[in-house]
Amino acid sequence: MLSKKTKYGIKALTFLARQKDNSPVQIAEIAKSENISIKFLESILLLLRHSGFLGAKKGKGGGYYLIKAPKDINMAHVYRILEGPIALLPCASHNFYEKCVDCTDEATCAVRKLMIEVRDNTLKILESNTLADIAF
Amino acid sequence: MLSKKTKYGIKALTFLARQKDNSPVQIAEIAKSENISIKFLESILLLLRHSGFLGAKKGKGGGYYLIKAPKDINMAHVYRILEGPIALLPCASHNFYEKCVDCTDEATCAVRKLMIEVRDNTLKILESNTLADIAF
DNA sequence: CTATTACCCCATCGGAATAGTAGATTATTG
DNA sequence: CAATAATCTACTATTCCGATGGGGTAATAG
Repeated sequence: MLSKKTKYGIKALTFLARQKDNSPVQIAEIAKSENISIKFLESILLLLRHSGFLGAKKGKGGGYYLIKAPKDINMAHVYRILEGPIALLPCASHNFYEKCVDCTDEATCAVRKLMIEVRDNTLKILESNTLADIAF
Repeated sequence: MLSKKTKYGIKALTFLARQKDNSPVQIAEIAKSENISIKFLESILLLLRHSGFLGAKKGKGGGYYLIKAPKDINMAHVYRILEGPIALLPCASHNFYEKCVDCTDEATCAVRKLMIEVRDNTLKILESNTLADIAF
């Protein structure tokens, strides 16, 4: 299941992508429109800024804005930042690989085999979608 | 991320599928071979029995055994029993549908749109795999 | 019948992660 | 400077997962 963090994060990105111009939007405005707790959203936007998706402007007339064009924002990238691994098992992950402690032989592990197949496919979907694809 | 419950459940099913004959296998034997806590595995096997995947025989020489042939055990079905919804969001689920409380309009929700696409694809993968496919 | 073996149910429990909260600080604009 | 809005630190409540332990019950061998 997707965490609310990821869900809210994508919603916020979508909201920003749907703005007419790219001028800063305040946290409170996004939070109100998407029904998200302001403080929780705050931490998510901060993460997205540190990850290079958003820019922020402090003070009057400040807020958050997209740094790149929606069509250049890859959803697999967003997903990895917000949610973490795309794979459902650490041993089936590319970017977050970790060996299972209970597993004696990865080569014959049926669960891993299945989850790699799922992962490859999910990744393909996420990579083929940009923020522009899902926002409009 | 896949819960250990699901992981262990699939591993146990695989172990049973790989048996030469279909005679009962003791919990302890499966647990030892797959490095799973006996008590935890016990509850999982019980669930799988109640869900119609396994049969159990009590007393000396007892244990668990597959009721259906591995090729007739659908992994999407197994997944739903052990893990729950295949979709990453309740609002994108067929069998476990639930409306998001924060969502004002499902039709324009970008997250939902993306997650439905992911779901459809994951489902296709899981449905096209049987226990026989992943065990051998 | 009786001992043995193994399934079955219930209650609990620590730890990690999630979701959200509070308050102080820093930077910008006018 | 004064108002505004992002930033940072720290904290808390809740939920869930994985696991454990005890005790009971049913089936089988001999």
